Amino acid sequence: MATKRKQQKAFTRRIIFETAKEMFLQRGFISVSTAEIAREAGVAHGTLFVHFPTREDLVLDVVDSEMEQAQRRIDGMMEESADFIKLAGKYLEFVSEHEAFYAQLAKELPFFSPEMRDKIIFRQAIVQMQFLDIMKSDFPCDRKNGTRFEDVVRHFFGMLHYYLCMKDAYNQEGSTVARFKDSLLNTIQTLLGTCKRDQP
Amino acid sequence: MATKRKQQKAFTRRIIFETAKEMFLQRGFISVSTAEIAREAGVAHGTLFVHFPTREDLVLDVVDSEMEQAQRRIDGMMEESADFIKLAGKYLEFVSEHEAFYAQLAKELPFFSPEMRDKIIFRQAIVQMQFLDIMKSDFPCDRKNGTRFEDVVRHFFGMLHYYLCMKDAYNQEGSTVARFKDSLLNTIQTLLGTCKRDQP
DNA sequence: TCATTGATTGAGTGTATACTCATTGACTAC
DNA sequence: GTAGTCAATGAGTATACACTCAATCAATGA
Repeated sequence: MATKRKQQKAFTRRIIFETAKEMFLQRGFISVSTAEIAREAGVAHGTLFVHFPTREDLVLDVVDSEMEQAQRRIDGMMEESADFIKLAGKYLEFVSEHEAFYAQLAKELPFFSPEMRDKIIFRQAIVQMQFLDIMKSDFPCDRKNGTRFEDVVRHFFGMLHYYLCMKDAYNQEGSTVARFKDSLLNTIQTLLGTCKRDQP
Repeated sequence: MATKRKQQKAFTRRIIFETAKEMFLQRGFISVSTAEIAREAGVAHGTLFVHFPTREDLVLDVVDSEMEQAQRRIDGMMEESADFIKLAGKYLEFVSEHEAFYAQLAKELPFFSPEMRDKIIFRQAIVQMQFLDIMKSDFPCDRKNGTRFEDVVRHFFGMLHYYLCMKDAYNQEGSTVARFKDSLLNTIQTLLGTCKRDQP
């Protein structure tokens, strides 16, 4: 039963959550204080701790919800296209749409608690393995000389990480990832290009 | 004249500086407190502020001295070899020798004060331009299709940045940069390889 | 109707941090 | 020899932060 009390509680929790998320994406997970979040959300400082026992719990909730959403989208992309370059392009588009989140994550990952860091890195590793599999089936040969598939995948995610971290340095309007998307896809394609496909 | 007092003062300053440097490289520039540095150096907390008016000054001194040393070494490398791949190899060796410093710098750069960040990014930009020039003169043609020189340079420094940031994740003994050195050089060479040289 | 429940409050607690400054005493200069 | 200088000291200050808890009062249910 949805009593007025329970509704109100859920509502307050949601307001705190959404306010925190907004502020985290804007200013990072580290530099925003619980007092600021409470003030911005229009609730007492103590109220925040009724809904989220520790600051860490709040951060974890925001990060988790965003990453689950991402995973669902990525799984969808995987099913749609077996063409690796198309998949990579779609993935970059997705990241650029959520760039504020991923940029903060890339920058601040080393400062998260070990549990959270492991959780995020594990999720990322799964995506990388999925990409590797699709790449291998899309270009079903490994060359003797030249770049290995593993290096190409690492290059893709490594450069994505780099662009996200450098977002502030290239302090421009709009998405940095979108700006470098074509360049990155070209490079990937060039690296893969030296490997001839077995099937037409 | 080197009075006993001045000698003692210089000595104390040096001890604080070296202790701080050691601790910064081990644990990062952010998480080490002035009180810890003073304790470790065997001086009173207040003494630190006699020699370095603010914490920021101390950090800046350590970073600056390390980067000047780096610049001198890099200038040396430039004169020695006009072969781009050899130069890149030497540069990676240098970074891997000072990996603790560069890893902390890569991780914590976004959290430095704007002035410091600009200073470091500016220095890095100069090195990148030097690399670009050497690359262009070593491979003196720009291809119509495929990767541009700018992308290759960005790839080199981008991946280096990535490996430094991920050092903790690959939590192994020894240098992470050294571990990925050959893979990175191979990729670079592959990217450059699609461009035929004009001169033999 | 009214005792009970529980969401909300905000002043208060504890802790960590960078930085200050009156005091000390060994060194210097005359 | 001695007055003055100054590096060194460490208890003290100011601030920021996450987190607590007794008090409040509207909603609930008998």
